[in-house]
Amino acid sequence: LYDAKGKGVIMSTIKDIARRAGVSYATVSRVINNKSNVAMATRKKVLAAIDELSYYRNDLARGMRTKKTNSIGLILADITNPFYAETAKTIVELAGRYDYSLFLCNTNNDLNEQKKYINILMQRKVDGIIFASVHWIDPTIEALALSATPFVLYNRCASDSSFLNYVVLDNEEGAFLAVEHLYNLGHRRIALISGLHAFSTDRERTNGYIKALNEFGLPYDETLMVQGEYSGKKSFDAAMKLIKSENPPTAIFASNDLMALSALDAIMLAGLTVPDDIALIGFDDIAMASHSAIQLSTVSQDSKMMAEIAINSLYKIIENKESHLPLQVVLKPKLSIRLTCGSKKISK
Amino acid sequence: LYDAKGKGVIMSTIKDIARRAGVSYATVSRVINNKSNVAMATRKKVLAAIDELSYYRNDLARGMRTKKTNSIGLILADITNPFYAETAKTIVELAGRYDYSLFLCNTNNDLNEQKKYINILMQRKVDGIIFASVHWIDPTIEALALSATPFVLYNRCASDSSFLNYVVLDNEEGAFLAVEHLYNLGHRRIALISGLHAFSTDRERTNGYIKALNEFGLPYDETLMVQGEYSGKKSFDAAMKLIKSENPPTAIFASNDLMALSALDAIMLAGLTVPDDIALIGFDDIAMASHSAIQLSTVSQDSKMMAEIAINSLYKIIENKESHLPLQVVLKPKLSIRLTCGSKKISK
DNA sequence: TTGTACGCGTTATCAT
DNA sequence: ATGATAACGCGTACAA
Repeated sequence: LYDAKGKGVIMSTIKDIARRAGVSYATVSRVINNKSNVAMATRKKVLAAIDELSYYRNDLARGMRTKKTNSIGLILADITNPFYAETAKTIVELAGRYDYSLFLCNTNNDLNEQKKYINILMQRKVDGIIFASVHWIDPTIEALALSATPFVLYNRCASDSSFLNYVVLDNEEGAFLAVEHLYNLGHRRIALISGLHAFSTDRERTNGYIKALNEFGLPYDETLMVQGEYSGKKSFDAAMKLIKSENPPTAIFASNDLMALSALDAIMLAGLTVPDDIALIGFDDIAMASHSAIQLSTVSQDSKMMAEIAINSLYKIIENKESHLPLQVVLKPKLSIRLTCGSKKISK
Repeated sequence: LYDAKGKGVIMSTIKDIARRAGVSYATVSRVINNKSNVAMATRKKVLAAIDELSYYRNDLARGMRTKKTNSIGLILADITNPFYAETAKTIVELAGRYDYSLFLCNTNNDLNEQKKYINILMQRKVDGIIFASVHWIDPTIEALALSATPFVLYNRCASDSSFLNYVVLDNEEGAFLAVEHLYNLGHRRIALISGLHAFSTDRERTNGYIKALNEFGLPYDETLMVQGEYSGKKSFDAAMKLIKSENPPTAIFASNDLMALSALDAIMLAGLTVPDDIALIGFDDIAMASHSAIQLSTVSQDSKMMAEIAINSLYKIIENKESHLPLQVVLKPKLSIRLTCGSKKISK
C-alpha cells in the first residue's frame, strides 16, 4: 500500500470508499457533506466504508473545488507576550467553532518576516487574516489591501486605516488616565518608558502621556522619556538610566506591562522600593500584573473581548463578502489600580 | 473581475501568467519552481507577468499534485502557559526556515478537543504533527499511530511510547533534585502541589517526589500531597489548604512554575513570607521565575532546546520517510536556585 | 528550451 | 435517490 514514490501509505479517497460501498463517488461526497438527499441504507453503507478504510476527507481538493479553505492567518508580533498569547488562545478557539483552522505567524515585529508571512498566507489561499503586527508605516499592508483577502487589524492600526477594518483600544485615553492617576497622587516628575514609535499603540500612548503633561501644566522634559523598545533588556536599561539620573522621576509610566515588569526588576535591583521610592504603572493588564508579589497598577485592556470582536468581524466579512463598510471598533480602557502607585501624596 | 459566484476578485493562475507572457504554462511552472532549464529571456518575461498580475501560486493545487503540503500541526495543551508559548515561538520560527507553515491547535487538555484537532489535521493533510498535549492514556493517539502521518510527542509521553518519537525531560530526576535541595536545606515536611495525574509529566514528577521521600527516609504523608491541576485557582486553594492545616509543611514543591506562582500568591495573601515561613520551589523556569520580585527557585528545562529538537526531528522524519527508528530524546533537568528556598537550615 | 496532456481528490451540474 | 462527468490549478512525463 505505497504511493508512486514509495514514500508512504496511500490515503484512501472517496473513490475507494465508493468502490467499497458499491456506490458512485458523488454519493460518497453527499454523505460526507451531510446532504439530505441520500437514502438511509446507502448512507449507512458509506459510513461503514469510511470507517473501515479510516478515510479522512482531503481539504486541499475540497478547497480547490469550492474556492474556500476555511482557514485564516493570525499574524502576531510576539506570541511570547501574554497579551498576544491570550489573543491567540481566544482566536483559535472561536475560529475552531466556526470551523476555521489557523495558520500561526510570529513576526517579532520584523517587516521582512511580515512580508514573508503575508506572501505565504496568500499562497495558502486563506480566507482571511487577523493582523496583530502592523507598523504605522507599513508597506506590507498595501499588498494585502489590494488583494481580495479580507483582513482585520488587531490592537495596532496603520497611518491610513480609514478604509481598513480594525479593532483597537483607545490608547491615548489609556495613557492619559495612567498619567492623570499619577498626577492626582502628587507626582510631578513622571517618566515614560516607551515602546517603538513605529507602532500606533506606542504613538498613541506617547501622545496620551504628552497630552496629560500639557493638561496638568507639567513641563515637557525629554530626559524623562526613554525607549524600552518592547524588549526586556532595553526596558531594564532604560529604567536603570532613569533611576540613576541626577534628577530621577518619582513615577514611571511604562508603555506595556512587560516593560513595566522589567522596570520593576531594575528598581528592585537598584535597592529601591515601589511605590515608596518610585511609583510605577503599566499597560495591558496581563495576568502577572495582579500577582501578590507584583500588584502592578496598569491600564487594563480586555484582550479576550478584543480578540472576540476581531474574529467575529472577520468571520462576518468572509461569509458575507458583498459591500461592507470598514468595520472599525475602538474599545475603551480602564484603570486597574493596585499597589505600585501607592496612595499617599508625594511631597514635592 | 469577479468569479463565478460573484464573490470576489478572481485570482490569477499560471494560465493567466502564461497568456500574458506568451508562453505555455509548463514554462511558468518551471520559472516558479526555479528550474534551471529555462532561457533567461523567457524567465524575465514570466517574472514580469507574475508581478503585473500580482500572482500568488496556489498551494492547494501544488499540494494535490505533489502530495505534500509543507505544513505541520502543533497541538498545544495551553498556549497561555509561557512554557508552551516559548515552544510555539521556536517551532514556528524553525518550521518557517524549513518552509513549513504551522496550524495552531490549543486543546486545554481536553481529549475531545484533541480528537477534533487530530481529525482536522488529517483532513488538512499536514506532513507531520508535534503533539504537546498527550494524555498518559490517550485514545486519540492510536488514530495517529495507525496513520502514515509522522508525529513527535513533546514534553509529555504516553503510557506506551516505546515505538513513538518523543522529546521529553527527565521529570522524575527533576523532581528528585528539587526535593533533595529542600531536604539539604533542612526541610523535613515537604509538600507537593501536583498537576493532573493524567499526564506523564505529573506522574514522573510525583514519582520523583516520592522517590526522594524514600531516599531520605521521610514519611509518606498524604496530607502533604495536594492537587493543583494546572489551574491558578486550584493551585491557590491547594496552597491555602496546606498553609492553614494543623501541621503545615515547611516547604512546597509545585509541579510547575505557574502553580508555584499561585502558591506564592496564596502564601503572601496569608501574610506569610517566602522563604522564612515556607520555602517554595517550582518546575519549568519560565521567564517570570527570575524576576526580582519573584526569584523563584525552580527545576529548569530548556523549552527552546526541546522545541528545536522536536521540530528538527520531525523535519528529518518527514523528508526521509523510509525506515527510521523511533527518535527518543530525554533531556536532563538542572536546578535554578534563586531565593524562594532560602539558604539557611530550618530547625526541626 | 519549450509545449501538450494527464491526473491529483473533490464538489457541482446535469442526467437518469 | 443516485450516477457520470467537468472543473478547480498545478507539476511532470513525454514529445517536439
